[in-house]
Order: sequence, then structure tokens, then C-alpha cells
Amino acid sequence: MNKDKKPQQNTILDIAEALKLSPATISRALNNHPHVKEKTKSDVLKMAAQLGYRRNQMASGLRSNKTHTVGLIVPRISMFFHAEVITTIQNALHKHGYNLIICQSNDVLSMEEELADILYASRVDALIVACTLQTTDFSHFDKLVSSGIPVIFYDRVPLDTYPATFIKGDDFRGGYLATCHLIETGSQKIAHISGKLSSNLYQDRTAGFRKAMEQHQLPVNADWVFHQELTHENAKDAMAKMFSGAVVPDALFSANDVTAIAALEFAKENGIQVPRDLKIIGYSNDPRTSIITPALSTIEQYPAKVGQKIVAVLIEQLKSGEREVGQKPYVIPVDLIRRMSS
Amino acid sequence: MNKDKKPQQNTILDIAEALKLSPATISRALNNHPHVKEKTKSDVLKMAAQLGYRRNQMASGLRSNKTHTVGLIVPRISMFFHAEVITTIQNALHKHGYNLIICQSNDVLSMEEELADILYASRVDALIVACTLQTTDFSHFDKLVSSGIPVIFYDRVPLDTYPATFIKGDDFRGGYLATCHLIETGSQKIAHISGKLSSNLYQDRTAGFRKAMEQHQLPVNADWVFHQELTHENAKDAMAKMFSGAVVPDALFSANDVTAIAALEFAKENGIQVPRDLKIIGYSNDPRTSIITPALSTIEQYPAKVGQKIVAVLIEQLKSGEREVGQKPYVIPVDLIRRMSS
DNA sequence: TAATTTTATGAAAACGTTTTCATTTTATAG
DNA sequence: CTATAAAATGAAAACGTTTTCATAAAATTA
Repeated sequence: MNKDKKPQQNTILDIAEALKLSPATISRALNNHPHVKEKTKSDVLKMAAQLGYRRNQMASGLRSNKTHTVGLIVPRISMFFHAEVITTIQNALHKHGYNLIICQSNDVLSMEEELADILYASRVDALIVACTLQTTDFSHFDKLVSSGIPVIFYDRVPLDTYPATFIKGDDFRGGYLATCHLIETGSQKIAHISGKLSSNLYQDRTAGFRKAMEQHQLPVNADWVFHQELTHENAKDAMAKMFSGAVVPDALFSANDVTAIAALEFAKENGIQVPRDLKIIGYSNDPRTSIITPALSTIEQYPAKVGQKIVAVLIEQLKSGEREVGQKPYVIPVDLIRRMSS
Repeated sequence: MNKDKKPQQNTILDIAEALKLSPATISRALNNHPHVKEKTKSDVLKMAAQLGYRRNQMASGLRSNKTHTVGLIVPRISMFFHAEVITTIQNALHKHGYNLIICQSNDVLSMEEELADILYASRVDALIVACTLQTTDFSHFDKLVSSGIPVIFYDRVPLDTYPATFIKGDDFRGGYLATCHLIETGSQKIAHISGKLSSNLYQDRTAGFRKAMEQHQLPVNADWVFHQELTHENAKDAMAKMFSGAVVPDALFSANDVTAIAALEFAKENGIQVPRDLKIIGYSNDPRTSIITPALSTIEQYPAKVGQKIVAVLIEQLKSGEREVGQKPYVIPVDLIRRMSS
């Protein structure tokens, strides 16, 4: 059964032998080292192609201490935004000859810590991270950072003081745009369901919300602002609380789409007409928002742009060997997507 | 800026030195080779932990020709079913000390071919594949198979003759269940939007559909059976075609959820009452089906079970060194999810 | 106790690259 | 046409493991 007709993997020595050259020269030619004749280079490349040579990553990595592998830690690949970012990253990295190891933290901190450890141990050349919502201490990335391994945070990023690179959406502007939109379409009593303020995302989105309210001289009702885990249930509870009061909101800015959808469900179940009685806007442009009835307004975060920026910055750092520590965060613009719910 | 205070990675030699043993013994202890004293083993383990030793995968891989890495080729990680399967696979593999490299073919064959090549070149220990819908020739996996690398296909699998392992949902039963359900709730004029018959998925789902119709002595209207790419647009076109006729269907079995959603949209736009005038059932239990109004009936495929089975089979093969060539496909059961659309 | 088997350890080669250092070849200047 | 610099190549060591083969220590048998 086990035919041991293993198709021979050719090595650098096979090329050397075929061309009567030393392995050293072959290696140099393949890495187009400056000190190798053009003719030789092309000969080697041709012969390599002919023999179907593929560099042995492990041998190469062992010697040069480079794995040509990038690690990625993400809360969940099934979240639309992340799936898009990952796809872009992967395609782009692939063009530069890098592999990507994707890991999911399931949004739990201890998992994130473990993964950072594992990826450090497997000697990734760089690490890309979208943190857990609870991550406020980043010391589990210290090992990587102090080893000179580029670490890039996106979406959920640490404090500005942490010595790494940040790439984020313009959450402040997103919150501001969403709120202004609600105001401009005639709402005044605006509620806001947000996530825990331990994450920069919600700090900024909420700040944008407050800024817009203030600018339009509208009061923020403290009973209508929630900072809690952004789950379906929590959102429904929040809605129930608000709509049991004597005076009820006429608009809601939800800091993600899941909760916006939950709010819309609550509205439907309780005979609240959307958008007539209640306008709703979410955040992220999840595909579900365009399918639900009425279609939800939301904020587009351009995941592909985020992914491209990440890779551009990363390749730059890998090439130059320099981490731009203390770099201001790169901010990717956002846009308002107006649909039927507002 | 570039503090070269690289935290020392300890090697097997450091342990050897600390314990006055040879590196060979350390290696054996760490791999708990039978011929090493219990005392020594525990000493080594303790010292390894103390020094924070982590095996250098590249050195290990180079020597032993094992990468402890499994490759995965999937059409798109953003598809709910695949995202779930991947997550399960990853967590399970992780427990067994394997890394996972996830690659997306974007459902294009040439990409799949290229990825198979790349993963072969990077010496993965095993490969897991959900094929493209157009993949009918599988020779790009030959290299892997004949090198003795376990190759496991799931969801979209090759012909039974291909020498690899298959794990699939019970698509025939799914099609059968869906159709029976429509019939039992009173429908007689049942339409069927299916994918191209180049994929086993749709062959089987369609076969299940036909079987159910036949069993209930209902005629299949050839104008109401579509085999085309299962896109939103195509589905709407198909609906338009059917509902422009003199006699129209009273139920639809769509072979995936995207097209079921499209059909539902068409119905809403054209004043067709669901489920009164038209019952609809989809396939896969995509999260969107439960959010749309009315919620769509569909078929649950238990992605977590699929993932678990894959890893169980894989680990078995990696351990035993035996590929169970010619193995009958493993079939994971499916279930009907009844919602408001039927 | 000596002879033999079993168990535990060590020395050294091997895996396929990259890279330092030395050497040869080629180009440039005097 | 030398003398020198520059360019191209080769020899060999190194990366950190695993593994074969040999050997030493312990356990078993005669």
C-alpha cells in the first residue's frame, strides 16, 4: 500500500551538481546576492525551475533565523470585518513570500496570552494582533517586541505608549458621523449602546457620539447610554429598560451591528416602528445589516484598506529591520452607509 | 532604538549543560523515548520548564522531516460553515501540538492548484481541503498523496476513486429532508435552485430532492430546476423566470442559503407572500437565515462535528503513518431546521 | 561470581541552507 | 605588462535538533 516512490525533493546541491558550481553560489544566486554574475544567476534560476526546486523553509529558517511566517491573532475569524482583513492580509503577504498562521483568541485574554507565547516559540517573523476586548495589559507581547519582532496591532489597539505599530479605523469619526446623521434626520432623544470602555474602540465611538450631541446642543440622557458587552441579549435588555420608561428615545446609535440587529428585533417585537418611531444605526457594515428588514444604516470600516495598510507597513519594517516605535497610529477613514432604518 | 537585549532562547544544549547530560539524552527525554530513565525524564522536563525551553521547530523539522504543521485549503473563510469547521479544527489540532496554515482559494481552481503546490513545498505534514466547486480533476494533489502525506477532503470531495480520505455531510439526506418537509406542509409544485452538477454537493442534494418527489409521486417540472452558480443574481433571475409563467411554484428548495435569501427578497419585492403563497427552504443554517423576516427554514450541517471528525481521522493517520486509502467516505448527519418560511 | 541480557547514556553524523573567510578570476589603473 | 582592486566563486562551519551506532551501567541468569 505504501508505495515508497517518494517524488524526490531537489536540493541546492542538485542544482550545484548539475551546473558544476558550489552550493554557496547557488544559494547566493537564489537570493540574488550582489556578488554573483548575471549569467550564473540566470543559469541557476533556469536550472532551479527545471528541477522544480523549492527552498526548504526549515533549513533556511534554521540557518538564517527567519521563518518567513507571520502570526495573526484575531478574536474570531467568523466576524465579517476580520474575515475580510485576513483575506487581504493573506493575499498580500503571499505575494511577498510569507506564510500566515491565523489564530483565534475567541476574545478571551488567557487564550491571547497563550497564543502570543506559542507564536513567539514558533519564531514568527512578525505578529499582527487584533486584541481581545478585555486586553488592557499588553505585557504578553513584550517578549516579541524586545526580540525585535515587528508587532502590529489593528482595530483593537493598546495605549499609545506601547512600543509597537497601530492601525485603526477612525472610530471617533464613525461615532460622530453616525450621531450627526441621526440628528440631521430629525432625532433629538438619542440613545447609545456601547461596549466596555476598556477598549479604545468604544471609548472613541462614544466620544464621537458625545461630541456630536454637544455640538448640536442636545442633552445626553445618562439612562440611555450603556457600556456593556455587546451581545444580543444585553442589547435587548437595554432596550427593554429604555422602553419601560415614561419618556423613550427616538433614535439609537449602537456601537456594533449585532446589537443594532438585536435592537431592531426588539422594536419589531414591541410594535415600535423603525424608522418612524425609532431610528437605528449600527457599526461595521456586517452583511446581515443589508438583509434584515428594514435594512440597517451603519458605518463602513473598509476592511480591505485596513489589511493593505497592515501589510504595507509590515513589509516595510521587515525589509528595513526597523520598527517605527512610537509611531502615531495609522488611521483608516470610515464612511456612513445610509439605509432604511434611519 | 534597537536595544539588542534579545532574550536568550535556550536550546537543548543549555539543558544538557545544566544537568551534565548529553544533548542526545535531552532530546530523547523530551520526546519521551522509551530508553530513558524516569528520573532523568522528570529532571529534564523540570529543567526545561525552568529555563523556559521551547523546541526549535525548524531544527526539529529539518532533521526529522516533520513540520508539525497542517495545511488547509478552503474556498473562503468568511463562509459561516467553513469558519466554524476551521475553528474546531484549529482548536483540536492545537491540542495535539500542530499548527494550521489556512489558505483561501476564493473558489477558483487555479488558486487551489497554486496553494496545493505551495503547501507541498512548505512540507506540511498533512493537508485538509474543501475543494472549489469547479474542481473535477484532482491531480494537483497527487504529489502530496504519493509522498505519503495524508490528504483529507471535506464538504466538497472528489470522486470515490481518488486515494484519499473523505468527510462529508449527508447531502442526499439533506435534499430529501428539505423536500419532504415542503411536501408534508402541503406543497405540490416544488421548484429547485441548485448548483452546477460538477460538485458532489449538488448532485447529492438534487438526488435527494428527486427521490422525495418520486416517493410522493409528484412530477418534477424541468423548467423549475436550475443548475447554475448559486449567486444572489442568478437566483433572482431564476425566480423571475419562474414567476413570469402561467403556472407558478408553491415551494422552493434552494441548495444554499444565499439563494434562499435572494428568493425571499424576490418574493417580497413582488408581493408573493411567504410562506402562504410560496414556501422556501435553504441549506446550511447560515446565521442570516434566522435574522431575515420571515426566518428561513434550512438544513443544519453541524460544522463542529465535521471539524472534529476531520481531526480525529487526521491524528489517527499521522500517528499510524497509514493512510486509509480507499476508505468509504465518513458521512456526518444533517438535520432539518424548521422556521417561518415553510 | 561470571556471563549475558537489558536499560540508559554518549559521540558524532545528518538534515539543507546561509554565511564567513579564503581563494581564484576578471577588470582597472599605472 | 605588471600591480592592484574588484568581482565571482568555493570550502567549511554553523544553525538546533534527531538518530544511528557504540558503549557503559544495571539487572538478570547460570
